[in-house]
Amino acid sequence: MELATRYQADEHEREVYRRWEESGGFQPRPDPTGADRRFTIMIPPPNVTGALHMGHALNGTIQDIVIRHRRMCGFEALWLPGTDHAGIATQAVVEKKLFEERGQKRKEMGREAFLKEIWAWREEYGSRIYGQYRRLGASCDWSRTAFTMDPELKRAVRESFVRLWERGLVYRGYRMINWDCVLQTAISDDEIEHVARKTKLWHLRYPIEGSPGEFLVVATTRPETMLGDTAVAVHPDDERYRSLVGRHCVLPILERRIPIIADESVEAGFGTGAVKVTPAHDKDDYERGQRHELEMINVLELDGRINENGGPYAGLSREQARKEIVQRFEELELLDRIEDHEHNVALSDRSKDPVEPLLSHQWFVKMKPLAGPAIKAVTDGELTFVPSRWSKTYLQWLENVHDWCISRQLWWGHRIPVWYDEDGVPVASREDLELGSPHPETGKPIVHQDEDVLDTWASSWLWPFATLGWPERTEDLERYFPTQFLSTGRDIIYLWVARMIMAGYEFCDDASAGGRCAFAVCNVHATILDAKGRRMSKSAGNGIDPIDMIDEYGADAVRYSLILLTKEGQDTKLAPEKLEQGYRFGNKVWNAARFVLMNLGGERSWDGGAGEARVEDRWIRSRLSAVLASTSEALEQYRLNDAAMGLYRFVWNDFCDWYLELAKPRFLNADDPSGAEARATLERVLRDILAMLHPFTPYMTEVLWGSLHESLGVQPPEMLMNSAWPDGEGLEVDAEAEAAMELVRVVVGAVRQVRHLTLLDERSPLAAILVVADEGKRASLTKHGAAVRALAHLESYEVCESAERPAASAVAVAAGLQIFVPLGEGVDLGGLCGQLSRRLEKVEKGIAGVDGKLANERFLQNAEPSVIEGERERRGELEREAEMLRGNLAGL
RNA sequence: GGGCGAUUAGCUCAGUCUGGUUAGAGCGCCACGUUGACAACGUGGAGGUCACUGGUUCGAGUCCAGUAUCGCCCA
Repeated sequence: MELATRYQADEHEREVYRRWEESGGFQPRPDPTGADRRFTIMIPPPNVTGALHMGHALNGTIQDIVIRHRRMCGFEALWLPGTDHAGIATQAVVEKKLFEERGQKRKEMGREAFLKEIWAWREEYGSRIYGQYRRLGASCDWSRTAFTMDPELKRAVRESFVRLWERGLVYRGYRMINWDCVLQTAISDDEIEHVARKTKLWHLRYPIEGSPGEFLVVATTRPETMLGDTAVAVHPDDERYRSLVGRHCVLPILERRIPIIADESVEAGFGTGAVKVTPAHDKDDYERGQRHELEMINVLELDGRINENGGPYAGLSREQARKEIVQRFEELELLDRIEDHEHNVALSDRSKDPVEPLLSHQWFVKMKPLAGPAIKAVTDGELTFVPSRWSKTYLQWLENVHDWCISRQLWWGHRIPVWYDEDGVPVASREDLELGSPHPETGKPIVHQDEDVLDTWASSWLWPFATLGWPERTEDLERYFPTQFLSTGRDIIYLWVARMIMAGYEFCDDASAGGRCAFAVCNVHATILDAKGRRMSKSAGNGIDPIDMIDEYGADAVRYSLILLTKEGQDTKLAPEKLEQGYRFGNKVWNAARFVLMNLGGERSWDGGAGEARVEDRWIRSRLSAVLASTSEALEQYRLNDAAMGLYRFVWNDFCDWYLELAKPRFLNADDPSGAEARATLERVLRDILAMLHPFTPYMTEVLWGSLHESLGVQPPEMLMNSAWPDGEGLEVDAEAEAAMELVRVVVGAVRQVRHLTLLDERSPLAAILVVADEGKRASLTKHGAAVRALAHLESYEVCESAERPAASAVAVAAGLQIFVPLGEGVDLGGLCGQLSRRLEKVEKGIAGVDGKLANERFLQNAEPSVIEGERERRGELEREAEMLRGNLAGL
């Protein structure tokens, strides 16, 4: 097959993906070594409403690299894909769509009709993201695809809830929760974000009862909540207000009589030191209210408008009520002053609307008992984070965790499996309870099921085992749980990672012999920012669509670029043109392979009859041996960037820049006996390069794997995806060959430099005389003269122990040797002199540095002997080089 | 208020765990070059007081303390 001069990703990707899938390689296969090693990754299920963004692309690439590598290493490898129903987000999207398209509102439609619409929508869009993962090259086992609302997972969610109920870990409580007025549901503490806002601090005068003309001034950031005030609090030690404690204020506008109380929790230094107390709308005030038995007056409707308790302001929005109340205070001359103030406002993650603390009946999970094992998992080393610093974040949250509000006032999600009798006594049940049937505990008739659904995370925390069939003790659960690797972004360490670990310990006590820690390693990947360092977001419009990038550069290029850009967990700024690096590299690999394929000769006549290896053959095998070892180690330790960088350098700087160039002349003459060994080496190195690169750039390497075998005239036994990771057989580190090649590279570089500095072109025939004092180096350079001649384009080449510089010749100094290049008269040596001077300057600086050390008594006393010896040697080398430079500068 | 991360070439980043060559890469820049793998390429070159201050050490980009700036998280 003729290969194009450039790699055209779009000509290959779909076909290759189809063949992978047909090969069955995405499904786990038994470990061929018989060791029965397994490796499982559960995909962080993307939102079913979602489309692939750069974070998915990076994380998908990471997971695919890891799973492909382990698969090639022989592990029974499973990467299980799926999506999350994402309660709030999905419901919001569909609600919006229905309203825009048909003007229909959810509550008018009714629960059943609305859910039908969501399911229809999910059927239409729910698998879009799978197609996008396929474009990326993800080798997921699509036969096991899961969705958090599948019947199996539904069952798991119900089982988990009932178990928590039975263990007394879930309860219904009337407590202060975070209310999202836009989405009209409770949300958990972990779903709010604090944003610093510049706002005002309003100082309001509350008239003191029985003292006309006297006021207590309270400072507040939320004047509208005064409608629900039931006290004013001061610190008990605050001298300013001591005499007022026990008396009353008259709440303006509403004329409500409220007590002045003393409470330790008041910060005397904030505002005036007197605070209004609104127990129904503030967490701290709620607690103060409890302590002082204050009345709780709720002044908000669920949509955020003022309710009938707000008297004249009933029906107004929070913002409007604030405006009018402040205005009213001003009219009453009760507005003391307004200060600028910056403070954190709690916003809902989803709606970005300010969250209202609200007293409400909700379901909660007791988290403290669940946190214990999850903490222990990390302190005992059963779970490790990569990078390790994230374990601190994880532990801090777990150590301070509070109960988890899991009920949501939504329709899309897992309905809470709780039924109530006519007295409102709840019971959780694995099976649906018929209305009218007797309550299992009270015997009274069941009258309704809880209307609410569970927080989405109350299903996703079961993901690592529910997707494998839990609570059934299935074969999959036995085989693939616990999992080995979880990769995710830092934003869901609390929401998801910690909860999955908790769930594993809580629910898998009888599920698997392999342990209960849901995954052994949690990899926290980089955040991809835009070119200016801002988070990519839909609303800001600064995102880069990975599918567009795949269309433009190919999936392999996108994958490789992302890994080159993201050193473990370190955020990166991305611009589209940065994806060129991966593209260029792919093109380089492609063309190197083209060269190899062109020269393999169509049959393996050279195999077995290989002649003696040349130094470059031994060298590239030695380098291959090293890069194979370091790549394997890096992949085992999830240092993907190190692995990718190492392969990049090996392929480009060793294989292409030097080995291929040295191989070329060996193919010029068909009778050249060294050609066979070159072919054997090229094939071996290319084969291993393709295999090592395969996890990173799976498409192109698969195509080239096919072409390689085609040009060898054989069928590949397996697709590359299903082939073995290189075993390094027959490869060893060859220090002698590496040293010899290093000399060759230095000399070639020196001659090239002479050409450029004397403005000669690269091909004009030159002669070179190498003056090498060291006997070993002299022997080496004599022996490998052919390599130097070829790459430096030398016509003649002479190595000697000492020689005078011939007249009209250029000179280069490197690695303790001098290279004379006779140039003939009239060549401008100015550039060369400049270079030699600059170099001399550097070398002299180096000598001064070494001399400083060697003259230092304390250095000689304290430093390692080997270090001192090293410095002495270096001193000698630098001095010799300096002498050569000085001598030649004088001569020029 | 607490925690974490970053600060190295014009730009984007490695290198810091484990202190010791003349501090590296990609992009960009300058010069030369289309040689049968690749011009999305090759070859050569220019370009850095490693944020700042102090300390430890014979020796600090690297370790310690502090400061500044930027970013993220928690309360």
